[in-house]
Amino acid sequence: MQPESDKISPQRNPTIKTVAAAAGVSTATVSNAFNRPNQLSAEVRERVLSVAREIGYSGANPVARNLRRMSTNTVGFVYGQSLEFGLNDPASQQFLLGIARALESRGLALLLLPFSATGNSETVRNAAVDGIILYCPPMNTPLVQVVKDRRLPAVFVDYPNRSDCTTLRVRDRSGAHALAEHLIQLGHKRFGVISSRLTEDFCEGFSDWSRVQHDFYYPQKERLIGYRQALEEAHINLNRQVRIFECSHSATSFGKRAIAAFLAAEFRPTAVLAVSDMLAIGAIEQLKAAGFNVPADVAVAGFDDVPEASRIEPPLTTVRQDSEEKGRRAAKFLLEMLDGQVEESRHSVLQTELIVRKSTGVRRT
Amino acid sequence: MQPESDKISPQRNPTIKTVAAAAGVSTATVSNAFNRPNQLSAEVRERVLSVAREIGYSGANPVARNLRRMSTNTVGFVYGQSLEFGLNDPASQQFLLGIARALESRGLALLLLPFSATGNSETVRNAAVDGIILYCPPMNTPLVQVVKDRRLPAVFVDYPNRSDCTTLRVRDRSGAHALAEHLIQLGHKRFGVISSRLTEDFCEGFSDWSRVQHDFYYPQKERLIGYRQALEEAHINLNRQVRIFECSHSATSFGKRAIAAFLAAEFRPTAVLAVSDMLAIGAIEQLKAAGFNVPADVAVAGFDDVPEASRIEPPLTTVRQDSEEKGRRAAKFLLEMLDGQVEESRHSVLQTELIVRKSTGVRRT
DNA sequence: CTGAAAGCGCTTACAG
DNA sequence: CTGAAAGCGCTTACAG
Repeated sequence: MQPESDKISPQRNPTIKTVAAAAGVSTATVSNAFNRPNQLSAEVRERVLSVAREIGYSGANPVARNLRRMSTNTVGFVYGQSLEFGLNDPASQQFLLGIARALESRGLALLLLPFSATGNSETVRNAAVDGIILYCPPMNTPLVQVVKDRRLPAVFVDYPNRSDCTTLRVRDRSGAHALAEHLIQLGHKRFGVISSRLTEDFCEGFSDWSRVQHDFYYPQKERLIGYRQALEEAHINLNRQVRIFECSHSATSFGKRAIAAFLAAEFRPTAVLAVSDMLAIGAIEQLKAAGFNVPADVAVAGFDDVPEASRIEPPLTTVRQDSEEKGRRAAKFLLEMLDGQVEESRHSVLQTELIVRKSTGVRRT
Repeated sequence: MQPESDKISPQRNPTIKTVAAAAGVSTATVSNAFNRPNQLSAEVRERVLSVAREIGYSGANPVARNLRRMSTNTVGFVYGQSLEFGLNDPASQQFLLGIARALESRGLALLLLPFSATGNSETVRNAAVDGIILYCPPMNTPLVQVVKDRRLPAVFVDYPNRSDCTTLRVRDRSGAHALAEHLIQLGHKRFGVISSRLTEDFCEGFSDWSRVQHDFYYPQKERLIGYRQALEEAHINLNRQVRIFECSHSATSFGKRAIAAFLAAEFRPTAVLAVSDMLAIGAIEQLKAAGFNVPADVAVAGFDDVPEASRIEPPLTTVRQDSEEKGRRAAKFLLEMLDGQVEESRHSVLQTELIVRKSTGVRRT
């Protein structure tokens, strides 16, 4: 038995048109029933809504609505490297949290845009968003241009000031300088520096100051420059008293490998300056595993002050940045651009603060 | 001086139409120049592309393209509570990471959909996505129905089997049972249970087993049932030998407060069963701060085996679940639905494993 | 209060 | 190889 042809039954892909036809009204009326209740009689509205329910239509197709309204209520987030590492990094997590907090109150959605190391930026080019937050992009990637070409409101985070775009960065250099100075004042003379990637290639191993020039991740370069300046000012010989180990990512497992490499090369620093807390935490773990006492044998310092930094044993000396506030401010900047309140580019710089904990110990005699 | 009218200059909001007009071709040809290079001569293509560049058109409007193609290349992720807590929770982070990994290889974007505690699900209803992953939804929220009403491929994670939707869950109950049994075998007779929210209200304080019935978060309920069953089997008196403290969220700060409350109430458990690692870690921190030795004075156990669990001092006894694998599998299920490979609902259950570390110590005498 | 119509920006089957 | 035209599903100013 066929169902009667005038009976309303669920449909596979109901649209506003189907509902209008079934309810015997125009599509405008259906739209109004859902979006502008005061534009039609309660009676008609009830009927439309009930027909919609029967058919299985629960509201406008979001894509069509977005096209018509010329807005998506969505902000894009692009992380300067693989999402896989971004989502695993506590500082990035805090940053994302700051954004989420700011967007949540406005009911905006956050689109996480993967940026594969293969340089394919199609996903960014084709993302349906009203604005973009670009977090810690490598300075030489096409990604930056792709974002600019979108001509959307955008905020570049952890990126140097550029007159043509709104940027947000952190006093990385002076924070790093203060941290290195702290270790120098404790009497250290032999330093191991642990950094993340310095160029687009992923080569793990001992590196040198010339590679730091490469200008890859802006904050990292600034931190390394801060370390170097303090060391130079203290007349530490950069070649003989300092060695740099370059990791391919910032995560504890890489910090461990850096320490293993120092020990295997029979270079035993009295102090380790890592470019991030995660690398520093890995360093502490590996040093402890190798039987060293931190800080008595080797002092270790990091950067960021992620939650884990105060939890590890010994608690980590580091440079604090407020990543969550950074996220909130990035979102605030973007929202103000989306609201049309602000037209011109802005540049903001957040403070850093030296946090001395036990991992750097007391003055060496 | 006005620019000559036939001169091509950058425009504010260039569209395919503007480019077509400026290049003297049809919009179809412009579209083909960008999307199907082999559909037109190299010559014309070059011209179109160069005109587009001059005008400042960098490719199709994503929303319009999505409408026409009837797909968004985007997967929605809905967290069962405020994104703020979701992004801060290590187990959720691992889960998200698993999803991101799976999506990244396909170039799909991930839309984080805030779900405010106020129950407003407009953002979910209006999200431009091809499918939805719903993570740990409260069992009684309208949210679940909103997702179903979207009639999109969807995966419900940490949700009980339902014939009408694809679900993914974990052996929470048996894992919890094994954990409680472990503590019982160590000779414990007085238990403090720390749980997260048991109902939609946020009331922090001592709770009881009747509230566990409330069926709020499925995995938490399962874990508590597992604990209770093991305790009952060991003839522990649930009222006299066990107290439950209910927190409003799962995070270390709340675990601390739970311990403070136990101590203030002069209830001193010999063993603490937390419903998550984060609560357990907070408990350990607070116990240490109050001068107790873990595990000698009080044993503490958690659930999840997040990275921090093995890093804290003493390392935490817990039940391991593979949150990242859970994310990968959720994404895999969804992708298979999006590809049209699978039509029917599926149900998958992941294993758990008891991980005994130092925080539960040795047998009590 | 309701409907006819325009149009958001694009892609694609089809005709030439 | 190129273009005219239809149409994706919706919202909104406007006319009645």
